Amino acid sequence: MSTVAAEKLVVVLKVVADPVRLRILTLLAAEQLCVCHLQDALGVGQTLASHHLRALRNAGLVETEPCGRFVYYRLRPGALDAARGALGLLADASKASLPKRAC
Amino acid sequence: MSTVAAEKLVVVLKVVADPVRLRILTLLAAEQLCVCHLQDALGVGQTLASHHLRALRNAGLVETEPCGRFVYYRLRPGALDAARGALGLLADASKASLPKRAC
DNA sequence: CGGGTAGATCGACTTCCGTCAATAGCCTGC
DNA sequence: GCAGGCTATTGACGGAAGTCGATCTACCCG
Repeated sequence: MSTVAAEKLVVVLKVVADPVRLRILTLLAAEQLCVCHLQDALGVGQTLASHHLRALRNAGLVETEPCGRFVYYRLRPGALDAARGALGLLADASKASLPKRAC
Repeated sequence: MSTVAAEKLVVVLKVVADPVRLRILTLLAAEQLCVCHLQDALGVGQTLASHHLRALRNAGLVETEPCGRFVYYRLRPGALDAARGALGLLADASKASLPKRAC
């Protein structure tokens, strides 16, 4: 894994590692929603929802589509593939029996 | 996904979302190592390596095996399965075409 | 008993999170 | 068309949490 790829992976993981943002992603996995839906479903204020959505946008995890006065959010296809692959490698390695390096 | 499971998932993701800790996990995916190896490979101080290893231990991602004066670390089997599964669901959903909820 | 390794604790520093206030864009009623 | 209301975004501030380094203790070995 190259260094730049690892840094990008850390950015993605850092953004996902938050209860509110993880919940947003879960909701967006079922249907496209606009901010008013999200702030209602999450029980948070409008500005807070917007802040979390901005973090998700900056990380490239979601994309937006303006629709009149509203803005719809949806998951960006393939944005989580690298993270899934990296965790998969580690998860598989955890089940193998590995040698110890001598001290 | 239950609430408690989501909280655990966030804890795991938060711990993984760090350059040093991710590097530790990557190294441990190849072979079991003790702290002296890690602090050498990572280029960090002994206390810092110990701090990050403690975070990994508290999250249940690694387990230890004392070996005389040294302590070997290895990945805990299955500890990342939940995280991989959750990211996999989101990654798959991102590639489907989803309906918009009306405002 | 000394030498070296791992872990714990304390404190300074930075970063992140959530709220408040202000702004910009769009739609509806008059 | 324009005023007014609603939606979404942005910037700034205070507080909480994480990060890192120095120091000290516990442990095992020769």
